[in-house]
Amino acid sequence: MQRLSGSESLEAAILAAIARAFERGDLLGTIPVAISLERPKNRNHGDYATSIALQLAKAAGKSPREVAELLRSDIAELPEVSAVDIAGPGFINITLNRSSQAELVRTILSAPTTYGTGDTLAGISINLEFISANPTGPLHLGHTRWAAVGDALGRVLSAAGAKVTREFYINDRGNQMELFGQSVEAAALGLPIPEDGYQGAYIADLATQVVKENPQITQVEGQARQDAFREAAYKMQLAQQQGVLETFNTRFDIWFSERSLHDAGAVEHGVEKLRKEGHVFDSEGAIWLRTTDFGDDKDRVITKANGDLTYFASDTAYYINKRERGFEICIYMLGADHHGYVNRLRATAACAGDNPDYNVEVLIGQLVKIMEGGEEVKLSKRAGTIITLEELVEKVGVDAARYTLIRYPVDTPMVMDIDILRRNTNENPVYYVQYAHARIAAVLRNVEELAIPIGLDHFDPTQLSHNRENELLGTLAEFPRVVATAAQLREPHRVARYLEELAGVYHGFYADCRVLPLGDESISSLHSARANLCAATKQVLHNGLELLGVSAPERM
RNA sequence: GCGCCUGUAGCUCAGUCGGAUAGAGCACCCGCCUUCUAAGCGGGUUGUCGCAGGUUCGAUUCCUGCCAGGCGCGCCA
Repeated sequence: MQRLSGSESLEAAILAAIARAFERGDLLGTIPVAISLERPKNRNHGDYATSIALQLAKAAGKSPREVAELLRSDIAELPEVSAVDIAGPGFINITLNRSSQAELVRTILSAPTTYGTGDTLAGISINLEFISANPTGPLHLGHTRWAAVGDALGRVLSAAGAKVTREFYINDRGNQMELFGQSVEAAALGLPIPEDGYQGAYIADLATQVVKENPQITQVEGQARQDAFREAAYKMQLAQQQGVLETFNTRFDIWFSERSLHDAGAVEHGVEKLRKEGHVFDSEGAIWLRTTDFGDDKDRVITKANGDLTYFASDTAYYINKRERGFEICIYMLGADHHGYVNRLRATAACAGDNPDYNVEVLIGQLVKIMEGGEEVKLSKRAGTIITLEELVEKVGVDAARYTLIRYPVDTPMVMDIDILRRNTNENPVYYVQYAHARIAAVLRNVEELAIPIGLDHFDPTQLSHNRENELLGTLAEFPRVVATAAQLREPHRVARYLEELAGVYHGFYADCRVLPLGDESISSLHSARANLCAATKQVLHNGLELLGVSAPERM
């Protein structure tokens, strides 16, 4: 029998027991492929509980308690199980043998950095696109949520075994780029900024810098000068975005230029492909994609009557390009203000012959409100109250900013309170988690100083029998499942919530279970066992924080 | 008007496939550091899970309608 390192093997064992009951003819209906195994809130309900008997009862024509009874002995025979109880209407409550549960420490410490990773998404090639801002200004709060969540999701998906490519699509083409170039040029020459141009103070800074680095630029004339300003400012602005994201711990594998897409003829190629699939038509002088074939509320123009390509044309070509680069799943992370694109994106995929329910995933993030001094900061370009990613980091630090943005599901509109994030208190959950890590680090430093034997050669699992130890082990065991679920549902906030729980459980353990010897007490195997348990907990906290891109400090 | 998201404790919010007494932090009250980091722990108080129906052994969870709030519905980018 496989050693139980978490709930997953227990689930497999119960499924096997169910399969045997079906073979015997004791159960009828369809054999479940998965069962829900939960950690009961009530400790009297054992370490794990399942309601599978209630679900199987009807098809079997038996009462739920009878079904539970059928499975009971098979489960009880597992070496890691110490008790199986049938409770209430037919819940099966499972209590684990404590010392075999403590073997988990061995599992964690023998493969420290891989504990938590899995293979539920193994072999799947995923393109994860997020932020994708115009290179015409600094990244602001609207991009920040995705910078944190997208990066964390990338890490979580990778941990689940997926092959993830993180991609930033640079909208370096089109009208906005022209306006940007004109604005910088105007600022440099002391001319009025064009209407609809970019007004922010950063434009003047860019202008100054462009001139400084290209002193001869003002001597150029006409369109060539405007182009030169645009290109120079573009490079600087992009580099600025890249630099900020770097300090924000958000990394991309590919910075994909929209221009390069056009230069490579990808748009024509995309249109050609869609035409072959039979969804392109001409009307009123324009070229259209019949997205209404697949649930969009109106057809979309690819090429305008004047011959220009629409933004949608680029999007479509980009999607096809991604798929041709071999990505099985294309994930788009968009702000709520772009949710109107979901249908057309899905329709585009369908027009290209793909399955919109599989090949495309669009995650919509609700907007972030920001509070400072007890008041909502209204974000307005005109009023100059845009908060940039850079400013947010200056105010609260990378860890607090990332953690706060990640710990909420993205479909929840969230409120960030700058004042709270500046406080080093419990109101700021990132510190709660980091503190647990730092606290363990301190304990382990003392362990080393006192020369308490630690490591797997000095680990006796039978020493760990305290309720707090049991609870901690049970929580550690959940980690792989949490990561797998977070990846499956594309919800990295689950990792954060789990870490908060783990930190809380550890603090409880710490309060009740002394790790170091007291006074002149001699060093025992209990001290070693607990020190190892601490090391395992520290490792899981570390792995979890790593998935969020948040630091795990040794001291605080 | 149509579409997406949200509505859970005084506040900010968790709670995938329906499960046992709906949770956490903050706030409020009471305890715990002359031995491991008190950024901590323990205890107490707090709910028409927006409203109304439906599905069933069981609904905060699924379905329908309604109410309230946010966002979006270009040959813009």
